[in-house]
Amino acid sequence: MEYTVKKLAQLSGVSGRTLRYYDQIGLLKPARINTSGYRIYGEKEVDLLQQILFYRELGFGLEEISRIVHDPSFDQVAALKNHHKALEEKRSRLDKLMTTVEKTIASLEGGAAMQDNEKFDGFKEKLIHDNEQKYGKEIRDKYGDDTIDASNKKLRNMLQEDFQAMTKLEEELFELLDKANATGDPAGKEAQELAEKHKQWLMYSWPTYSKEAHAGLAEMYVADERFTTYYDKRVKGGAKFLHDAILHYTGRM
Amino acid sequence: MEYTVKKLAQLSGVSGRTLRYYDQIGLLKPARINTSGYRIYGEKEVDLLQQILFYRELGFGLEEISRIVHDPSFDQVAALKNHHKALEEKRSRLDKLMTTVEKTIASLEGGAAMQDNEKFDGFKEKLIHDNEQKYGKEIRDKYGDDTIDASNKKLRNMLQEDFQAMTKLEEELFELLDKANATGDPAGKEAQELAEKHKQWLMYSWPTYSKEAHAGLAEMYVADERFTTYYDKRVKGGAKFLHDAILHYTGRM
DNA sequence: ATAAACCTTTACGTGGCGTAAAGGTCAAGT
DNA sequence: ACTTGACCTTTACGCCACGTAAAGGTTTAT
Repeated sequence: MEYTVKKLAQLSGVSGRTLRYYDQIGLLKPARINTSGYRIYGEKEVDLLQQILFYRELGFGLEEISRIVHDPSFDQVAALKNHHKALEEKRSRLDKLMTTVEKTIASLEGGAAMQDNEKFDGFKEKLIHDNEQKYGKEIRDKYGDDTIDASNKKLRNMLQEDFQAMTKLEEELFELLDKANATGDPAGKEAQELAEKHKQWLMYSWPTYSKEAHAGLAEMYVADERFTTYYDKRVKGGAKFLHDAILHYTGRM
Repeated sequence: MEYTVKKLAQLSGVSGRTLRYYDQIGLLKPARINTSGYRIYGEKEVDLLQQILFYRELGFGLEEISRIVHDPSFDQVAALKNHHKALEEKRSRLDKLMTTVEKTIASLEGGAAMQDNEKFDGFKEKLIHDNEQKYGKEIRDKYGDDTIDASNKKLRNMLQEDFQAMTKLEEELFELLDKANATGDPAGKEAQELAEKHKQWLMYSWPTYSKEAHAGLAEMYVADERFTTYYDKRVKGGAKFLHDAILHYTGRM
């Protein structure tokens, strides 16, 4: 199947201008130009555009996307990990901002004045982040040795489906953790619901559930920082709270 | 306390250029200009800048921010509480984005082992392998080899189940397509149910759903014969009907 | 034959600044 | 008193990822 600009635009949801611009900057060239000078795109270009839009969704710049999709020696995984790190920083910056907002509300309501330099704590994080972006580029240039099989586009979509289905249960667990953690009571109703859900989740991968093993895993959650960060990343203090909730649930506390 | 451009810039973390630009567009005028033409800012401007940066963080345009902060009939505390809510939403959006990136990394890292017909199996192996790599040693030490092997087996089955669940959803889609197609009305109740189900099915594999992309895919169903045959093989005229139903559902028709 | 709906290139506009360039001001050290 | 260097000023062009318009050519349907 072949597509003109408008056809591909409708197919993909982007504008015609965008496609011409992508051609102009060499990000997505049409398969050929017909006798009237029209851009004609083929299957390969449809796939490539999909890939481009995927990375665009993730907030990559077009230049970096071009490197990712055109350079076979580009380390896509490293790029994504880098991006993930940037997202994490953005998130912790948001957390600090929220704290500042809370403080400001408190000071407005309570009349206590905030120090001038305190007012901008959240915004300063962004500055640090931006600097790291600059230097990070140099570091990123050093990656890019592994050869990635370029024919994995469709596969990636398929795998995403599975991963999503698999993490759904875990998603629910995190939602419960957030809710229960907000109560602050590891013996409360929500916390016990959380522990119960955690047990269900566990039983998917553990053939034989036992309270001992469950409590043991809870201990590992606070003892091993890989687990701690895993939960704390999503819910602040989540690992400790989950630990406490499980200990109550299993009758150890 | 009074501040020159550089002082306020350092205090707030924005650049001097930004402050001059904000002056230029009338968003943040200095308290006064001294005899040498220097911009001098006071306390009030510090507060105003802080407010401006809050809204900027939330993604508001400077013009809209100007309207918000210069309107005297504005409840600051209420606005800040709104800020906080918006920040929470932004954070959860970031979380979703991070999850998508994580999923992509996971599927890419398994890339080498995944080939055509074995793609899915290869992914399962990779997951099990990762699980072992990450936590295998500790768990083995604590719970013994038998437990681990059984757990791996369970995980294998789980992925198999999920794959089946996905296939089941597609099966339901075909049943709905048959029923809706029989009515002949792509705007009818059944057709809209069909489009909704199709969206659900789609969202398994698309990290970000949009009406545009959905409508675009519908166009592809009738434009690309691989898709047309795929649906027509099961329900005669199914591709065209599904296309029409989706266009109605997404408001394109 | 004509109109509508495409297609093309060229070119300027947008936001939110970054980054010179060219020059004026101020405080400190010599 | 003079120089240095860190500040300040305005003017102006550059950047991304396109949107929008102008001026014209091509295709398709009636």
